[in-house]
Amino acid sequence: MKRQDPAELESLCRRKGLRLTSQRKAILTALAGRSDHPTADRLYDQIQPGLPEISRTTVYRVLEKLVEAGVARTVSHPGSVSRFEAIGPRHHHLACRRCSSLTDIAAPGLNELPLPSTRGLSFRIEDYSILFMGICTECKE
Amino acid sequence: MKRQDPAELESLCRRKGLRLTSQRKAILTALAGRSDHPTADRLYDQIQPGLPEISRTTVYRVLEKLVEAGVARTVSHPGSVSRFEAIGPRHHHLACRRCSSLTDIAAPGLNELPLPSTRGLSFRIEDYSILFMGICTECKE
DNA sequence: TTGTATGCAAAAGGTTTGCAATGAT
DNA sequence: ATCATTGCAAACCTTTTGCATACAA
Repeated sequence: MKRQDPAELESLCRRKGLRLTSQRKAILTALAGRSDHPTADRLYDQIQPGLPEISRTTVYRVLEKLVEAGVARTVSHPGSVSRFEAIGPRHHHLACRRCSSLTDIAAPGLNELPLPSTRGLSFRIEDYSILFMGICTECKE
Repeated sequence: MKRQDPAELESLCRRKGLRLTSQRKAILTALAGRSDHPTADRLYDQIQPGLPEISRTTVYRVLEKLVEAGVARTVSHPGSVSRFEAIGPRHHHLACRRCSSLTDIAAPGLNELPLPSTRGLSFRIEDYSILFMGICTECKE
């Protein structure tokens, strides 16, 4: 959607009590700089050249932490691999059920929906995102 | 959310040109009967006792086909395993970012949203579902 | 200094593939 | 009869774990 500011994500981490290692900084910067919902492995591939010591394991573990802390989230990518994005401005997703592509979409009219009552469930809603499902152009043919 | 009618799902498959094998029927029935977003493996475990010849591979392949055909869909379950649900009445999801639980939620007021324009993108939207993210009761403590 | 975070190597899962046999239409 | 679908077994990939070491606070 829109690139995030790595510095902002870092201070968010600090506030959450996460130690800022060079590995975490690299992952935050990489995540903030792309909007294509990368997998843990793709992030590793991107980061590794500039930080040769980093291990794949760390990327997995850091992403897990970031999600827990609310700094990143997994996106609903149909398929068997987890995909991630940094938190940021509200936006929504278009998912093609045929080719599994997942694209960001802005829909200003849908950014301030009334939240449903969770009184009975006592779940604290912090954010939301709409997943639009259908068929993309390439698959429409 | 609500249980679906297996017969309806079957006729949907027929219309899509999918052959109705006993394996597919069993998977449709199993999917229609639960609302907990099972993994392919859990479905296999459920079906196998009553259809001993079925293989895990087939469950994976059938689910893939069903998603392609629009009869089932994958749900945004944070975590590294794909989860599925049969298509059915519109509903939404609550996802806990801490424990990764995913619960259905009804929100009648949000079931007829104006769809965003996809003119520029030419994506055909067929359905949507809102993913509410936050913290569940157990994790709030 | 203290406890969190990392790297390594290995294990554990989950998912996919090729190919021959089966079965729905 | 024809072509999609299945089962098997193996390959492939992704993700997780245990443990000793390193490092942020």
